[in-house]
Amino acid sequence: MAAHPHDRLTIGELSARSGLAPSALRYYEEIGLIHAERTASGRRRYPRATLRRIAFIRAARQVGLSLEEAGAALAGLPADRTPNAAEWAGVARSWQERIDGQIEELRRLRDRLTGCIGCGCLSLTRCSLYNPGDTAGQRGPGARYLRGETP
Amino acid sequence: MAAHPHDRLTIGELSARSGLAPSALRYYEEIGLIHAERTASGRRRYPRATLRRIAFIRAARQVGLSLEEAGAALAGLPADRTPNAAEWAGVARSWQERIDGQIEELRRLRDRLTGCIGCGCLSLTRCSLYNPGDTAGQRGPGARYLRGETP
DNA sequence: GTGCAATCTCAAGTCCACTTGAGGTCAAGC
DNA sequence: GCTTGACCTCAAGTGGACTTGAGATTGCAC
Repeated sequence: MAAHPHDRLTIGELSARSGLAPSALRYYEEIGLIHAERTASGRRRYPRATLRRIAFIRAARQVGLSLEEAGAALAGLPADRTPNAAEWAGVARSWQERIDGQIEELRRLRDRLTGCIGCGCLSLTRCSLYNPGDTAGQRGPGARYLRGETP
Repeated sequence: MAAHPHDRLTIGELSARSGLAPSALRYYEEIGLIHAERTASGRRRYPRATLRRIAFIRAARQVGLSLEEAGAALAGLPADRTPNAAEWAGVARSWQERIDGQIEELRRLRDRLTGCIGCGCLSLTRCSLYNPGDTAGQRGPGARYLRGETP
């Protein structure tokens, strides 16, 4: 916290506050997930809103999105300023659907497992872990519009 | 379904029934996740129990485990026969904890997001998406013994 | 004004989970 | 007996998400 205005972060500060390595931040910039202004000498200065963006990306990764998908999901938010309530609400709502979907999927998985305990999983034909429909379910997790297809 | 006994699967059959490519199955074998007997001419023959193992591995990946972690979780099950009820119950129970943990984490994430909608996320200091404790939480998701530390 | 830590770029390396390709063998159907 | 397709091995390639390293500034602290 030295001599630059408090609304711009150095890469070191951003790294410390976001938990991502500077190299990761540069990488994110390279692939267009975040942006930085530059000082006269070429050093990165990040607007504070970048913190939010990164938090968002981390959350996205946690629910299983790739960086690219996270980027698409972020597309609804302005890169350099705090989003207004409407902007944020729109993005957050599709998030909730995504998350609810994930939770639902996990719940089903757990239930299948519970069923297996009940049956002792000794019957190959009955055990729902083998259910081929399962495999098919892999290919279309829903919550598509978080991935780019705006609702 | 040709001229071999119905309790052994060729790699093609296993691939078709598990949804994994033959190359993936060979890879899994290479890293010790599954095992195959060999015919006189060197072709793989999989015991039926392998289907269960693979279903398990797929499920593990779905809840965010690496293949290595999945292997550790599988260590409690016999590789070549149907597990008995006790073996299965033990493994499945730790699974449920893992899954419940995941669900819990997602639920927290969703709640944070909901909070953000409420606050409009206009306050940088209040928004819990920024919460650094968050970042810390990344480093120790609990459910450790699924990953090798037997309970 | 000297030193050191932070930063820069750019190329290359790493890890995971596989896939692809080349070149060869084997078994079943006609 | 010949073809065709399934299978084999082994080496190399791929894609995502970064990290590492070399070599060159730059800015602040003393």
